[in-house]
Amino acid sequence: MKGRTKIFNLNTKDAGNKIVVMGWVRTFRKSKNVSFVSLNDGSTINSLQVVLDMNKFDEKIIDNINTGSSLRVEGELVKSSGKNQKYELLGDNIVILGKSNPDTYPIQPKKHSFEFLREVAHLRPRTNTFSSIFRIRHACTFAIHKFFNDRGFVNIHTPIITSSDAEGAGEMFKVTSLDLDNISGKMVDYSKDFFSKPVSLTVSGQLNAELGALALSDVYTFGPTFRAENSNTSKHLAEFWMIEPEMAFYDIDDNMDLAEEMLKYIIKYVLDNCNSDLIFLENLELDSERNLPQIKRNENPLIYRLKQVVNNKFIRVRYDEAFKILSNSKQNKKGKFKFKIDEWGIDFQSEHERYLVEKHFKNPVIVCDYPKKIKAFYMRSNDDGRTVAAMDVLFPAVGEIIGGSQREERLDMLERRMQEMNVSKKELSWYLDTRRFGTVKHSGFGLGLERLVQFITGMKNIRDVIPFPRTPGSCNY
RNA sequence: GCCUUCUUAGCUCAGUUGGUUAGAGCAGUAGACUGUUAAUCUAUUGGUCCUAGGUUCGAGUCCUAGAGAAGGCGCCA
Repeated sequence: MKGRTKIFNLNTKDAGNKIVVMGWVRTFRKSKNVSFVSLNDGSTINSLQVVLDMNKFDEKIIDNINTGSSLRVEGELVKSSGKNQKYELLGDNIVILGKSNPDTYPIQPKKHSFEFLREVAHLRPRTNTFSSIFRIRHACTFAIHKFFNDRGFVNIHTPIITSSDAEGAGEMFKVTSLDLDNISGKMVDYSKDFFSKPVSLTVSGQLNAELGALALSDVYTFGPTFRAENSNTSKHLAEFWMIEPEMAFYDIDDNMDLAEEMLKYIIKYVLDNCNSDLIFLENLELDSERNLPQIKRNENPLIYRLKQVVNNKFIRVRYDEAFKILSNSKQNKKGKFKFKIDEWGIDFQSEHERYLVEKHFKNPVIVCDYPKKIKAFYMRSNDDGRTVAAMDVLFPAVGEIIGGSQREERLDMLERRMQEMNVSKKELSWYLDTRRFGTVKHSGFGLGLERLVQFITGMKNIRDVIPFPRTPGSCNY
C-alpha cells in the first residue's frame, strides 16, 4: 500500500505532486477528448475529480470505468479549472481493480429512497449519505471512549451471554446449542444444554457494570445489546449499541451532570470533526423537507440544532413539575393528547415527552424523581416514599435518549423492593453482595448510541444509522 | 402486539367512474460533444402491474386471504 494517498489527506498545497489514489467510481462523465471520473475512497465525503485525456487511454480501460468499479489512479494533482473543486487529478496511469456491471449495480448516480437502500444495505455505504452517517457514528464512538478515558473511567467488557433473566429491561433472546430442529413436545432439558442452564443475550450490562464501579469507582460498558421485543418503530432495534457508565459515590445530581456533559462533549466533537459530513446531511434534510408543510419541517437546520444543544443548559424538572405542566397544558385540557394526563403516577407517553421538549421548553429536558411503581427495582427510593431517584434525558425528535438512576445501595431497602417486584434474591445474590460488603452510593445511566446518532445526523429512521439493522422479521447480511 | 397506508420497468413515480395495445423521468445500451459537476443532446432496450383466489362480458383499478414495506402507538435506549 506504499505510496497511496487517501483523498481526505489531499490539499491544494499538494498541487504539482505525483500521487496514487484508489477508490470507487461515483460518476463518469465521458466526452470525446476529455472525461471526468468522480472517485471516492470513503475517507471523506468529497470525491476526487480525475481528469482523463481520452487520447491517452485504451478503450479496454475506458469501457470498464463505470459507476461502482474500483480504480487505482496515478497522476499529478493540479489546481482545478472547474468550479466545484479546488484541485483535481490528471490521470496518467489507470488500473481497473474491480469491474462493476452498470446493468446490475444497484447504486445509481441519482437519489434513492432510504427504503430501497435498506434492501441493499451491503452496498449503501457507497452512497454519500451512508458514508457520512458511518463516519459520524465512528466519531461518536471515538468521542465516547475519549470522554471517559480522559476522566479516568475504566472500560468494562460486560458479558453478552447472561444467565440472569432478572434485569427486567425486556424480552430476551435465548442462546442454546440444542438441536432446535429436533425438539420433542417434552420440556426442554437445559442440563443438557451448553451452559447446563437457560441463558440469553444481554439486555443491559448495568448490573455487571455496578460490580465494576464498586471496585474501580468509575467504569463504563459499551457493547451490543439485544431486545427480543416486537417493536415496530423508527426508534427501536433488536440489536443496538449501548453505553452504560456506572459511578461510585455519585448521587442523582452528579449523574445528571455527567450525562449532560457527555452528550455535549460528543456532539461538540462531531461538530468539530465532521463538518463536511454535517453540511451534506443538513442540505439533504433541507432538500427532503422542501415539499413538506411547515409544521412537518424542522424549525431549525441540523447544525443549528446541534449547536443549540451544546450551548444551552438542559432543563431539569422533577416528575411532579412535569406532571403539572402537562396536566395544565392546553393540549391536555382540550383532550388533544391520546393519553390524558389525569392521575399522578402514570408513565409519560412519547406524545407527552415530545410536548415537554418540543413545545414547552424547546430544549433538551431531564426529568427526574419518577413514581417508584413505574420504575425498576434497583433504583434508589427517595425519602418521600413514593418516588425513586430516576432520570430520563429527553431529546427533540428522538425522545428518550438516556435513562438512568441513582442505585439503591441500602441492602434492606433493595431486598424489600425485589420482594415487591418479584425479583429473585437468590439469582441475584452476587449483585446483593456489593451491598453486603462495603456498599456505597452510586449511579449510572444508559445511552442508546443509535438514538444519539439519529439526533446528530437528523435521520428519521434508526435503521439508517446502523450498518446492518436487525428488526422483527428482518435479519439480513 | 395494535391501527393506518402502500406494493406498476433496474430506480422514482403517473395511470381518470372497471373498458382496446400500461406511461413518464432517471439508469442501461448505441451515437454525438474540447472542461464536465447526478454533464448535455439524439435514438433505443426494458413490464408475472407483490402472490393466490374471487366478482365481472372485461380487473393495474373492486372483494377476500397471504407476503413484504412504511408511518403512528405500546414496550424501551
